[in-house]
Amino acid sequence: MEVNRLDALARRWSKYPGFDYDAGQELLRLPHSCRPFSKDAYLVREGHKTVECTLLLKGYAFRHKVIRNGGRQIISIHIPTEFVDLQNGLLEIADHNVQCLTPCEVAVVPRAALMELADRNVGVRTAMWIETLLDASIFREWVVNVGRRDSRTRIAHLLCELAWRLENIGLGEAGIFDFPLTQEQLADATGLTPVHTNRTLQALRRARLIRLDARSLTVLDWDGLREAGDFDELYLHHNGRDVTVQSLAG
Amino acid sequence: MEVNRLDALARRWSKYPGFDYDAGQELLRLPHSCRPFSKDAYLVREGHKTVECTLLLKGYAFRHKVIRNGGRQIISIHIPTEFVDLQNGLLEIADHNVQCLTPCEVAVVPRAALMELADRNVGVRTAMWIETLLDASIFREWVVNVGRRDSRTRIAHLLCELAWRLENIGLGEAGIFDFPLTQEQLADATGLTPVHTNRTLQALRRARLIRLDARSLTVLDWDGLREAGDFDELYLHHNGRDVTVQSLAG
DNA sequence: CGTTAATTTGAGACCATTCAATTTCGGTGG
DNA sequence: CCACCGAAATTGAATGGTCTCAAATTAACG
Repeated sequence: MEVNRLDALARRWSKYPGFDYDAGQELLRLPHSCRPFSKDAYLVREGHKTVECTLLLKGYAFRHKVIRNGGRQIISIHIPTEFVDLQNGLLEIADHNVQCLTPCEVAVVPRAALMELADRNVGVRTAMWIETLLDASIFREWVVNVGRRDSRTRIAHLLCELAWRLENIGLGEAGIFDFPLTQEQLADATGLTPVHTNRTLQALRRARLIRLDARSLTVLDWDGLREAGDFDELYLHHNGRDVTVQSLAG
Repeated sequence: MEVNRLDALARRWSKYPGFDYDAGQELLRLPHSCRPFSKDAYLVREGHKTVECTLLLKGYAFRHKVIRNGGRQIISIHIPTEFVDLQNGLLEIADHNVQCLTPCEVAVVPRAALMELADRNVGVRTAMWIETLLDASIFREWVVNVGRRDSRTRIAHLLCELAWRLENIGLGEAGIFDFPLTQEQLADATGLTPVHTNRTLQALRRARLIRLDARSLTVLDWDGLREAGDFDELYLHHNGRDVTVQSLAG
């Protein structure tokens, strides 16, 4: 029997308030097609209209904009079971790009079907709303990160966030994580140059906070890295098990 | 007869898809109390639980976080008829502060009542959803702004955004806008120091792009300022009259 | 095993910061 | 209305974190 690939999302959302068995079943009934994308492939293109919503099933993706002088700023990193473009549900024109960081598998859901379900089912709707708010919260923290922290803190913070989120969805054990970002991409995510990123990473390695090689990140000293990165996971709104949100009864 | 202060919001939202007469009437029926807040007063405090949603009726507010070393990063500026904490509708603990930039008047709406209405009325719900997405879009642009642009471009961009948004809600005529940010606050919004912000502003003045004095900003050369700020309003998802969003029909 | 991408190293330049002092502005009380 | 005060804006000079440019080394991949 074939597995419904939306199952992973249904399981993750099952902890959200109001997301009951029925919501899960409805979600699984969504029309969708699973597709592979190669590394560097675009999932969303700035300026384009979008008619589909893309759920990341396998692999990493990143969100970015390119500015006039050719510089690129990465705005967020996305990991499996995350929608990379929930905002396309309503906004007409994409205001940024989303690109695969690794080879990916995604489930593509027609926008209209997803919106219709959200309209009909409060559990699904609430889950989508929460996801949007969490995305926004991460954007806010990134503004702070690139705006006010020095290079060492900035990079340590980004590593903390990624490690924490990967841990949270069960990817990564014993402090070891897939880390497919090149140093150039890490630089674009932190607003630094590749050269300085390289030197800063070396400092973090010398301090025995991390190991980072061959697309794999090992957090050697979690407390030390938290400290170095000025990391407080409040903004992720998770207590380690569940999302910490208002109950619907309110 | 007393005016319902939610009217301004109803009028602004009336252009959103699905926000019909009924939605407007429902919105006006929301329980709420109007209150003045003095300059610098906190509307939201990081770490606090929130049970109310705050709509800005008069005055400006700003969103910010304080980092370990005492530095502050301003994450967004808010102007009248904007909810400053729509995210508190669902997230339990505030992950940042919101503070009045000027003396303000706000309408405070109980969280539960707002959520209940959103649940019941698709027009209101869609409007809230759109507002959340627009907020997120602005956060993304700010990541880019502080992450990858030099000081001149950064400041020019922020001025463009504010002028554009003020123009859009009918505040500001002939390129003249209330601009209550001190140079220190402007520095915290752009990730620069006050001293460098001062020098950069002087450069923009010398280039005859703006006049900025006595809490008032005059845009002398709109095209020049756009150019200097690498400003493209796509991310604001407005065509000048309406929000550019997907129609609900799909 | 060759070829390209990614990482690393070095040195010099520059943008923005820091620190400190001065001037201007806005508000308040005499 | 003017004197006074604190906050905000401005200026100067020196420092420093990060960038730029360029080259060398290592890793990834067909």
